[in-house]
Amino acid sequence: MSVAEIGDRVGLSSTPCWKRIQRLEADGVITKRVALVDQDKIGLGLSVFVSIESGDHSDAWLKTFADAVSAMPEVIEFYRMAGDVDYMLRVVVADMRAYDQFYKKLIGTVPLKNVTSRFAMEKIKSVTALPVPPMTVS
Amino acid sequence: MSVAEIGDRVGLSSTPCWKRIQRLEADGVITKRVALVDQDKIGLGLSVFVSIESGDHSDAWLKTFADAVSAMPEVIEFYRMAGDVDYMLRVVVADMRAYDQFYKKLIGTVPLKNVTSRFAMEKIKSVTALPVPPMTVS
DNA sequence: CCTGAAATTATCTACCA
DNA sequence: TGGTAGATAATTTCAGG
Repeated sequence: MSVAEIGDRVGLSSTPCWKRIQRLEADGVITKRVALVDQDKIGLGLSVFVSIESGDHSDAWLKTFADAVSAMPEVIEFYRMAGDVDYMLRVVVADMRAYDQFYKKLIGTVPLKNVTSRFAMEKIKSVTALPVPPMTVS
Repeated sequence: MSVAEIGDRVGLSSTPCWKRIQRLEADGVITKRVALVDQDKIGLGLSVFVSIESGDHSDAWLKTFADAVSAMPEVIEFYRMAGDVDYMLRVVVADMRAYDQFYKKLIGTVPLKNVTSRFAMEKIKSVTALPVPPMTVS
């Protein structure tokens, strides 16, 4: 959508609309512009949720672990969790064989107490749009 | 990045490069172009992974459940899983209060056998880039 | 399928209310 | 903050190998 078109929708001409977008980018609200791709159509049809219990909770261990896992391109998301699970990953790979390779790489990197892999059979919904509340006109 | 710049990187002038991108869009490989936004900066700092066991496994139940959950904007991802967990959600909300409202909405929609919420304390990595293997020159 | 150039459309800058 | 208008740079179409 062009800036002019966005401007129309919010009732603004293109210059002030463009300036607002520039500010959102300068402030880091907008982090990047990307093209979204169909996972299946590029042969990366397997999504896996991985729950990890660490055992070791030292700062040094965490740094090693965080750096190693972050560097793995198959890891799309990586969170430190509250509760019974310490870390949670969302991993995207081509198939089970590729996942097994990833899994061996993962458990070979640092010692882990427990790793549970849960496999997605069907993607029912997947969006990037965040639930922004509708603007209230003042 | 401009089409001309992409063309430079792959050793192509802008016209064929543009045509290839058009074809990727026509074929549905590229599904959309979006701007990515910093969750925390727009006040949606809480990510929750929700594991669901359904109990009921009929087609009718699934359709009702899938439609209802898909319609909830807080649900960013929604998968049908293999194994002990039947469904897995990734939910984004402002805070615990907002999550509680979402949770009540979720369990009030259809009967569910078990719902487990796991809360993210720290986002260590979150990308949209898929692990595309590097091109091999033929 | 590619190059190169022309036509169109968008972004971005300068300046004013 | 918002607006108009013009400069710049992108995308998209076209002619031709």
